[in-house]
Amino acid sequence: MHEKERHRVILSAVEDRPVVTVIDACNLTGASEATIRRDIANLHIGNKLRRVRGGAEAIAPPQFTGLAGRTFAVNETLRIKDKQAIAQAAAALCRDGDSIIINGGTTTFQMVHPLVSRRLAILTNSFTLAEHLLKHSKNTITLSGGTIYREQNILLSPFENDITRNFYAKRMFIGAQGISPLGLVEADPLVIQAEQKLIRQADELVVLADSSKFERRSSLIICELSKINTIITDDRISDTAASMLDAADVNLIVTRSGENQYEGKAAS
Amino acid sequence: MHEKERHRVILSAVEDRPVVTVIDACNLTGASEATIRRDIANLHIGNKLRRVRGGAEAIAPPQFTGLAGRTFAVNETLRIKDKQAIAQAAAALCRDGDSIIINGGTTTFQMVHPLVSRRLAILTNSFTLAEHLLKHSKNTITLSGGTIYREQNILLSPFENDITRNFYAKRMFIGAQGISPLGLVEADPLVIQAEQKLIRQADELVVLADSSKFERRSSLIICELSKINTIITDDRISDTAASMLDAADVNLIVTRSGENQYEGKAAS
DNA sequence: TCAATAATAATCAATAATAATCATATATGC
DNA sequence: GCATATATGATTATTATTGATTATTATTGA
Repeated sequence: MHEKERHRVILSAVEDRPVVTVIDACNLTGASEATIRRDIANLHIGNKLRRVRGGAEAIAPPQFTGLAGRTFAVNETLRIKDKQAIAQAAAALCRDGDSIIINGGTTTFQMVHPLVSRRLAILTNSFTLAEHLLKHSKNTITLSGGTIYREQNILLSPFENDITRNFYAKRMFIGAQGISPLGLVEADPLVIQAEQKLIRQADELVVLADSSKFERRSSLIICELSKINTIITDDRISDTAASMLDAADVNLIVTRSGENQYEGKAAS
Repeated sequence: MHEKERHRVILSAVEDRPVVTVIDACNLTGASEATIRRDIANLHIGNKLRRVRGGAEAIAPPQFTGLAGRTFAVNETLRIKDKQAIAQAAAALCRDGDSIIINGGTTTFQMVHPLVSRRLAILTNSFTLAEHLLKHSKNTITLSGGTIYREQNILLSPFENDITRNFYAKRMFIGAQGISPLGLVEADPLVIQAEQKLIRQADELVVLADSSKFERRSSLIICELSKINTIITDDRISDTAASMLDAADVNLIVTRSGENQYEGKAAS
């Protein structure tokens, strides 16, 4: 087995298990201990894994992937004030006692803060969102069943007959990778599947999308613009984007931008 | 067990209860006191936990450590050593790669600690258990869908067609309120419904029940004794209870009781 | 306060893991 | 093809970790 092959085997094992011992890797690759040690040392230098006595472990321990204490990517944090304002406007649409669906995502996650003081029946596919509201609010939380995908932070079931089929909501709140004339677009097919299942279960579809989303293009269409009832965005939405929504008969709610924004800084 | 694995197990235990004694950690990991002390000292330096006389405690304030605000009743802590030993024996039945079902409950929850260093496909109806394993392990977690019942700490769906119907497991692990000649009994009808749905999906049914459960009587029967493949209990199980299980052709696994137990003290 | 007890620290031998060394095998360039 | 460079595996030496033992230090309860 070649060096690169061994490296791939070792890295794969490291993703899979808490720790991979030198002996484990020997068995997996058929190489000697000396070789595995050299491999691990090299991968360690290349920051592909962490070398520990006895073997190696993944560089990002599982406790940091995904949950409440999750790290937001830099481009996410830059837009956080916008997202908060948008999420707040979204939460303001709900009245205590309403049944709503919240699709997992960084923008929709911001809804948790206004929602902690509310009393709604909430269906979500986001483990993180459920966790947060369960701990900090008295909302009734229903989770769609399925396997927890750590990276996307959603629960996904490959089956049609799940709990979501029996939940009817007044509104569904969803984020998006982008909004194009063709509709709501998303990059991850896994996420799309989960979203489409939920969309059917709500009367109204409310999209939370900061103005940058109108420039983004992703390949996979979740649904047409005409299916969207309302889009909530910030006040830097372009006129062309606004008229596109107007043409598709989408109700538009515009929030005031927060101060100290990325775009504002770039313009100054 | 390697150093990193021990660290995981210790950190997992520290989040579960107010303090983890050195002896607890020894039982959980199989390491000596000296090693556990060194581990705790290292984790303390690394700010992963706080070292206290007798063991270690979580660094985070109690409102965040409590898994969904789990409160420890007195009778829970008294039996915890038994539960740990039983849960450990249960986890020892599994091999990496197995598909298992874990029904929510205080005894089955103790399985999380030995499971953090494993890699299984786990279906559960316990939000707390899923949360813990998601944070501390690399197991694949599937949650049954449904509304989260805070008190019972389980997800419950009133519908038949949910994700659980599509999950097949080698074994299902379940606790119980009590075990009588009529079968496994439970007090809460809500819980029964959730359990019965899961029981159908596994080849083998393994019951985790400390010896006090053989004296408890509850009104609602979950399933007959004959449906149970294995019961894991502690060594204070009475002869009558043992022969009852023997008559029902139930495989019995008896764990050694921990020292300084409630019953032992009462008897002296 | 003082003994009894439990917990920790210190020490050391046994063990396990790693590093260093070297011989051999494999690939690469000329 | 040959020489050189590189990678590998076996061997030995070194170092780190572990658990048992003993000594010391806290804690508890009379």
